Amino acid sequence: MSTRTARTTRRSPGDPIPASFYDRDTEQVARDLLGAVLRVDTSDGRASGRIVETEAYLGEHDAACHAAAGRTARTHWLYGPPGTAYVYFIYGMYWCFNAVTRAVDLPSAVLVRAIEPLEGVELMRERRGHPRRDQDLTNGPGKLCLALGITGEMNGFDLHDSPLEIVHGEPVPDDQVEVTPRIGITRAAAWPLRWYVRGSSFVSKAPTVRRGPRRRPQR
DNA sequence: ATCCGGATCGCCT
DNA sequence: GGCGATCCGGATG
Repeated sequence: MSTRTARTTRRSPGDPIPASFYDRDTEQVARDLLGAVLRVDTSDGRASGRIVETEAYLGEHDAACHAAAGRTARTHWLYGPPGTAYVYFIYGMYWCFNAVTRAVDLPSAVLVRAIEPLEGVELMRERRGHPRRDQDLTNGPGKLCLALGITGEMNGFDLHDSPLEIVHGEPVPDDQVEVTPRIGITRAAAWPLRWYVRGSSFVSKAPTVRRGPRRRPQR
């Protein structure tokens, strides 16, 4: 079956998520991006992963959001149209990837903090320097950008029509979704704006689970 | 399991 | 001039 003929299918796995998806409340977008697939094509090949952890950043009145500093050279694409990539440089050495939400001039975004590797796993291993476990390939915002090959050159890319896309995946039901405060910030640190897939071994900071004496994995 | 320092630099104050 | 929406390795308990 050709993948390009299914015009009538509303949401086929692998099809880019449309801009209208991002033009909603940022919290809802962050929640609904769980299960979607972040996919990057470079000259080295394709790499992709299932989104398992996100955070919402809510515009100029959110002290933790870069937009709190207003419109600057850095935040340019954060003010862009919904469904735009906002990629920024942090700590002198890492890139972080966001999907811009809401309409133009409402500078909000969803930070993707972790994915579960799908396509191009070997490519990701090479880019990440062959960590011991594949769980450490993409369990953090800087790590997943390294693994996928996301850099500042992709800042401003169109997420539904570019080498950097988010496509439909398998939706995650409510009973598998956890909400907590955001990680690694000092301002507005208590707001519950982080979403992740419960039980996923690919999240950046799994809850501290009490570990009993030797036991086989449950379920 | 948790805490800490070092690396490294663009951007805002 | 100082500080991050981070990561990693090493020390500590």
